[in-house]
Amino acid sequence: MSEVGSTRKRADARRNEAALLEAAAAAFVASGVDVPVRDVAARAGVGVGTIYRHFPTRADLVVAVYRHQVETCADAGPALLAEHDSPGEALARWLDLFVDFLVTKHGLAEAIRADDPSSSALHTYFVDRLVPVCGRLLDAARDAGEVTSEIGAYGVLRGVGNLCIGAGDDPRYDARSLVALLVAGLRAPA
Amino acid sequence: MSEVGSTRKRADARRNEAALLEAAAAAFVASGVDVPVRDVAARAGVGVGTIYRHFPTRADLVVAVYRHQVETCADAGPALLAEHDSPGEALARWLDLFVDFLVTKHGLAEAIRADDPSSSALHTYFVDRLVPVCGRLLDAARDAGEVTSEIGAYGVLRGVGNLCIGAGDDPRYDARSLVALLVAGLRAPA
DNA sequence: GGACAAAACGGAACATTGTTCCGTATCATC
DNA sequence: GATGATACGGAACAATGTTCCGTTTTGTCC
Repeated sequence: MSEVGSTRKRADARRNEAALLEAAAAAFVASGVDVPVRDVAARAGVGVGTIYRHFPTRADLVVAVYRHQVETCADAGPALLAEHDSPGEALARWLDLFVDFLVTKHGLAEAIRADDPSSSALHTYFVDRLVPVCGRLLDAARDAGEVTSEIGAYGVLRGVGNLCIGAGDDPRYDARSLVALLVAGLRAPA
Repeated sequence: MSEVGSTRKRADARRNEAALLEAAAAAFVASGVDVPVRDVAARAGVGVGTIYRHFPTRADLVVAVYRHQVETCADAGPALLAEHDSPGEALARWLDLFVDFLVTKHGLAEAIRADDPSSSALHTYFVDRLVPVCGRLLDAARDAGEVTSEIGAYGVLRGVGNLCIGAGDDPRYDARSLVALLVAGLRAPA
C-alpha cells in the first residue's frame, strides 16, 4: 500500500488534520490566536476530540499553523547578515521582520509569553528556533562594535516580543516605534 | 449617628472590606495578582459574593490594593524632576521606580495590559494616573534636547509595562536591562 | 464482498475561574 | 426586642481548555 516513509495514517485522519490547520488559520485571522478551541472545531466540521488527537494542546495547534512562517523568519537571519555590510543593520531588519510577523497575528505575542504554562510548547518552539538566529546576528553586531550591551539573544527576542503585546488593539500604541527605540538603545555607543 | 462625611456603611461591611484588602494583598504576594477570587475570599474568611459587593470586578480589587503605591509612584515624578538637573535623568529614574514596582508584583504587568477587557478598570487607572506624570517628564526632557523621539507618554509607559511582563518567572529574562536599553534609545541623539 | 480489529471520531462531561443571584443572617434604629 | 434595610454566603451560571469513552470509519484479509 505504498506507505511512503512515515505516511501510514488513515485517510480520514490526514484529511481532518489538513482541514483543522486550514480552519485554525482562518479562525486565527478572524478572531485572533486566542479563539476558543470549540470554534476552530466547528469551523473545521469536527469534534473537539479530533483536535486534541492531532494537537495535544492548544499551543501545538498554534505552532503547527505558524511553523512555516517562523521557519521563513529564521531563514531570513543569515540572508540578511550576508546582504548587509553592517551586522547591526541586519539585526535591525531581522527584528523588523519578527515584529511584522507578530503584530499581524492578533494575539500571538501574548501567546508566546513564557509565564503561561499552557502555552509552553509555543514558547519553546519560538525560542528554540529563533534565539540561535538572533544570537548569531547579535554576535556579529557585537564583533563589529555596533552593539556594546551585554544582553543576550533570549532577552532581546523576548523584549521585542513583549513590546508587540497588544499591538493593533490600541491606536495609541505603536509597537514598531518602541522596538525602534530598543534597537536604537542596542546600537547606541556605550 | 455621627456619620462623618461618607462613612455610613455598616460596621461589618467596613470590617470585611479591610479584611479583604489585607487578604488580597497577602494572596497577591503569595500567588501573584492572578490568584483566583475564591482564594482571596477564603483567605479573608468571606464568601465570594462579599468580594463582588465591595469590588464590582476583580480588577477593582487589584486597583484598591495597589492604589497607594501607584500614587506614591505618581508623586515621585515631579520630585525627581525637581531634584535632577537633567530631565532625561529624572525620566530614567522615574521609569526605574515604575519598573521596580511592576516586577515585584507578580503578574501585575500582565494584568494592566489594555487588550484584556476584564481588567480595563485596572488599565484605565494606571493610564489616568501615570501617563500625565510620564508626559511631564518626557516633555521636560524633550525641551532640554535630551529626547528627540516623537513617541508619546502613553507609548513609553505601555512599552515599559510590556517589558515587565513575565519578569521574575524566568532567570534568563531581565526586564530592567531591556528597559535600560529602551531608555538609552530614547535619550540617544537623533 | 464481507468480517474484523485497529484507528479515529464526536461530543458529553470535568475542572477552573470570573461573575451573578437570592434566600438568610446581621446590624442599626426605635 | 421588633423591624426594615443592609450585607453575607455560597450555590449556580457562563466560558474555556482538556479528557474520556461509546460509536463510527477505515484498511486488511479471506
